[in-house]
Amino acid sequence: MEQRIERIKKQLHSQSYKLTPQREATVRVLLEHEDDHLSAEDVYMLVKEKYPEIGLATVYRTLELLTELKVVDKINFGDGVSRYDLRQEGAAHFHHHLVCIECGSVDEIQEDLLEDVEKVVEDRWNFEIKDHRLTFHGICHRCK
Amino acid sequence: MEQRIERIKKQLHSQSYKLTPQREATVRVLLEHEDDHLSAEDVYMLVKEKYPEIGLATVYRTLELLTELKVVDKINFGDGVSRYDLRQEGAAHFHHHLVCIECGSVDEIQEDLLEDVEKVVEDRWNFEIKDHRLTFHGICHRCK
DNA sequence: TAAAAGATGATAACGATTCTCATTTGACAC
DNA sequence: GTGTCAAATGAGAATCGTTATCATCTTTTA
Repeated sequence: MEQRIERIKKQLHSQSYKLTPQREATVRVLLEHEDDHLSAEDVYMLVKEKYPEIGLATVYRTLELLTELKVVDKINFGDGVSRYDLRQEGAAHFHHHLVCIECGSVDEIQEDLLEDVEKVVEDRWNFEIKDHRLTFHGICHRCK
Repeated sequence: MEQRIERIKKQLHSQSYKLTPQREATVRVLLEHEDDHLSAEDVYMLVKEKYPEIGLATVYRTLELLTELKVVDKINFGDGVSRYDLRQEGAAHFHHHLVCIECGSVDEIQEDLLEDVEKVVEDRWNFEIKDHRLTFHGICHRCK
């Protein structure tokens, strides 16, 4: 945990941003909820517990900054709010999601799975892939 | 075109909805811009040309209705607006998108490509897939 | 023709996000 | 240390896409 914060701190400094207490508190919340898919409001509520003076705008600004630095990914499951998902350190590709239409749960798939598909797309459509988003909607193992 | 409208009309009737002039004008706009990915506002502007009295709320209601009937798909490329995409008639699966990070263009891939991946997900994660969304972000053939 | 149900248009309300701006903080020069 | 200046913050206003409300209009049914 501390090491990851240290690395994120360095990453910020390398672009001449500072790891302010507010930003650190926000990053800690994200690290502590790595498996969840928190909305900005969720993050705000959780950060407030350890840093009550923080403002909602600062949380938004921090999440935007972390997205820019590719520390988190901003994702959208079509429910009207953006969610923020910590990137796996060193992950070449963005992971995929399984959204259950029964219970609303969101599970992650860390495996790539798309290598072959990407090769086809790059070749056949002459499209240089930089990132991808893959989400499956269906019924999760718990609801079956 | 007329045949497709006729089929959509039947589909509406089968659920006891009517194809009002406003709805028909909206469907026509969607058919005429099949390759685009229009936002509700885009559709509103275009429908107004052929039916100036129409209200924005009606357009939203119609798009919602068409989404429910699976005539269109509501998609989101992360730019803060929902876009509406006509389904290919009889398509078993939702098509994929190539979003260019240079020029913003959106191209479509009608091929499935995910058959193998879906089999893996269904088996390994015990997840019953009902639908999927796959979007690649990168540089399109025109911008390379 | 009357009554009921369905659809519409105008506009108000809403919720998520961004913007504005006065204030505070932190890094660096002296 | 002290002063300076850019960066960051917090509060709340503003914005923007979307949804809800409600009176009016249309269509269907009796």
